[in-house]
Amino acid sequence: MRSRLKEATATAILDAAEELFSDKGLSAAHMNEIAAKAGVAVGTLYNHFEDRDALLSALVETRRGELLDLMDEFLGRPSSGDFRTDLTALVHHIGDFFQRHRRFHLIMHRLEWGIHQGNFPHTAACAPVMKRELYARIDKLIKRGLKQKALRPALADQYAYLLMGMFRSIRLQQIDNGLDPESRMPVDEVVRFFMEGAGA
Amino acid sequence: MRSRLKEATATAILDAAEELFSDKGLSAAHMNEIAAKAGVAVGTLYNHFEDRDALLSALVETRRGELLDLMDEFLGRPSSGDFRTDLTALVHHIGDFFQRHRRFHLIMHRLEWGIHQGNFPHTAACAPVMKRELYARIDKLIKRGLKQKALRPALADQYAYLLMGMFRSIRLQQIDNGLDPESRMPVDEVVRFFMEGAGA
Amino acid sequence: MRSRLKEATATAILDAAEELFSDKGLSAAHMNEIAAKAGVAVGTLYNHFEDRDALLSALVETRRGELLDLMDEFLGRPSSGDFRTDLTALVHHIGDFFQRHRRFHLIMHRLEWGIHQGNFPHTAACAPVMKRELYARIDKLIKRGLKQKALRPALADQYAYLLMGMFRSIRLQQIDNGLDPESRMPVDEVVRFFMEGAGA
Amino acid sequence: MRSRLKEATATAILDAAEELFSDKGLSAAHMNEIAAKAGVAVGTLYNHFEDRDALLSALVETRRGELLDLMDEFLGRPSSGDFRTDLTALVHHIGDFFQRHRRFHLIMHRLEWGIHQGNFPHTAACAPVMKRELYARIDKLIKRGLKQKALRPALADQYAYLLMGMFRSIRLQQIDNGLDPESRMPVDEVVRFFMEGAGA
DNA sequence: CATGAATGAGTTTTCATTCAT
DNA sequence: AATGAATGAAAACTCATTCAT
Repeated sequence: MRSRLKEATATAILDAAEELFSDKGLSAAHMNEIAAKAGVAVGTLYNHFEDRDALLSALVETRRGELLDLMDEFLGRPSSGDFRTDLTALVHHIGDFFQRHRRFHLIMHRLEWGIHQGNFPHTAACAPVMKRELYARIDKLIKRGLKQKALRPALADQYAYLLMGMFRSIRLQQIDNGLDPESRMPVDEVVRFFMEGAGA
Repeated sequence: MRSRLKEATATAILDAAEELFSDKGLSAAHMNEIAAKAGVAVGTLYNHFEDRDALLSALVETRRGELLDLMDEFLGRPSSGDFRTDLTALVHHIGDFFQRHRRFHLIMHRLEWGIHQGNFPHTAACAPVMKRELYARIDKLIKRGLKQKALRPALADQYAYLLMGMFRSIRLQQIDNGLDPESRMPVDEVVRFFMEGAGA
Repeated sequence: MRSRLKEATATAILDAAEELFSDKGLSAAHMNEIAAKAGVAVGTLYNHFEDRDALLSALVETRRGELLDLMDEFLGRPSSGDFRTDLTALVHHIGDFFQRHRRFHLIMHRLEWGIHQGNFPHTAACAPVMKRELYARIDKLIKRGLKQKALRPALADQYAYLLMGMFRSIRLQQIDNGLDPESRMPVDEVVRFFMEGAGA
Repeated sequence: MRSRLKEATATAILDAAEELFSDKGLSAAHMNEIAAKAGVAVGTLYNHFEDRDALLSALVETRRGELLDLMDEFLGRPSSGDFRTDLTALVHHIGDFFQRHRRFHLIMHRLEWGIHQGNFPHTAACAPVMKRELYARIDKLIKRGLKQKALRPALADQYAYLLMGMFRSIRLQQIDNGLDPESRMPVDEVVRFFMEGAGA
């Protein structure tokens, strides 16, 4: 069927785009290279996506959907009753996702800092929405924790940011120290740090 | 004197560069705009800095020096004996610096993710060195904490990254929620989170 | 077919480049002008040639090939046995070639003096090779003449340079005195001058 | 006296200019470099010479004067009566001059080919005049030779060009083969080649 | 007069986008 | 739809020239 092939091409393009946007940086990932990596001609990119901005946008949208679905599925399930157990489960899910989609993690992170507004007006406009949706879901869990008195209210607004920031910090340290990129997030330690801090 | 004026021009250029590299992003800060903002002609930029890369490099180098000096000065002073007191003081210093040089904080953060190697080969080559120097200083304090058994050893390698990451997370949350950019870092809360976590 | 058109474009570019490099000089032939003369956009030049240097290089390489082929074809044929007859034939061939490719003659001559290394590093690196190949072929014939005792050995090393220089001198005199640019080389007189000198 | 110093500066500038115009090429000799080599500031160049074009022009004019004076002095003396003797003497004079002013020889040669009209309109306009004056003087001697039946009339118009071309060819061969740049012109051999050709 | 920092028009080069095949 | 050569606006960078000190 036609649409099968079309979809396969679109997927190949998105994969190539993810690889280059992540490895070379948002502004250094060129349409010709993406096309080459996807095994198609440049023109084909424009048959599938309005322009460079739309391509990045679609890429982010796709992964974002997967991540939000994942979290929704998790949050839809009944709570274990224990906040830390629930948090650990969520961190596991998110950690796994970012493990599988390391490149997307990087791209998302770059977008998060509102750079590249010149080159990607549409994506830049969408990014905050996506971010808010992500943090809103984490905040749902955080609110449960606050209600259960499992969390101090002091930095409540920041908890979601701090949690996501921890993923980034650890990934960064792994990259800097040349660790195997396959190395897993130390999920339980992350949760422990979040809940108990670094103090002995 | 001539050299007075020349230095003033260089400063004006660096300031303009910092503003644009931070506000528009590394790849969207154009030499013409930087020149215009600095109130000079493009050619003048090239009289002072080899090329775009060298300009960014010089900018980073300048601020880096201030930050490292600050930390060295602090680390050179005798410890209070109590790790948490020392940590609070250091966090205050760093927080103040990033408050004063918010734009540099942003630039540094972007460089940290090792992108832009295409556009800024020299800066990209220097960035890791700078980062290591920064983290090395924080690690000095962390090691003291470990020795004093004030810190758990579990994520010891990550502590410096986690601490710096917390600055970023909080800054990001402040930006996203449109808080007054002058709003201060909640230093004591940051230290408390680092030491005790979010748990009640 | 696509590649037909592409080749036609490349040829148009090379022709335009030859005209401008020759008429305006190596450093005053600008990419925009070459593109305009070739009837294409600037970008097209860069689709076909890496940069300005590569364009000049390709141009020289193309013509050089024709010239060397010509000489090889001639040298491959059996000698007439008489050196002067052979020399006359070669001079005819070379003279015809430089007549047809007067512009290339000029470009070659400029390159010969090893200037422009700043603007054309690659071409400058290639030029000596080309020159040597050209002179090597002439020297082949010269050696025959020496063996046949048809030539005095005194300036033997210089003969190839002197012969090529004569072409240049005559072309130059023709240009200076505003002679019809189509006017032919006085081949037989050139050979006579080379063999017998100007003496009565 | 003021004018002494001024003249010394002008000389230093002209020497620096000669060196760079010759070594780097007409279009790659930059005003800043010339100033640096002359040990003055750029502005000083413009106090002495209208612009870059005028500087080159003055340089050529200076050396040209020396060369023409030399030839005039020679031509003013009574002929030996024997053409070949006179020619040998002239070739000696010219060869010596080009030996002492090798750099000027190169510059003159580049100008001879009417390049760089874009960059040096005035010099380009002057060059032909100078050339004509030079060739006119050689032609004077040639005419004597013709009158004495010492020269064949066949290529008479070309003789001056051919003679000057021989200097260039030999210089070029010396450069290409890495000969000591101090190595002298083989004057007697040059004259013999001019009069008798290469034939045995 | 000498100085040298500043100027800005002029070049080379890049790369997202188009469109005829 | 897919192709890929052509396009040209937009950047980075150069360097002769000026002029305040």
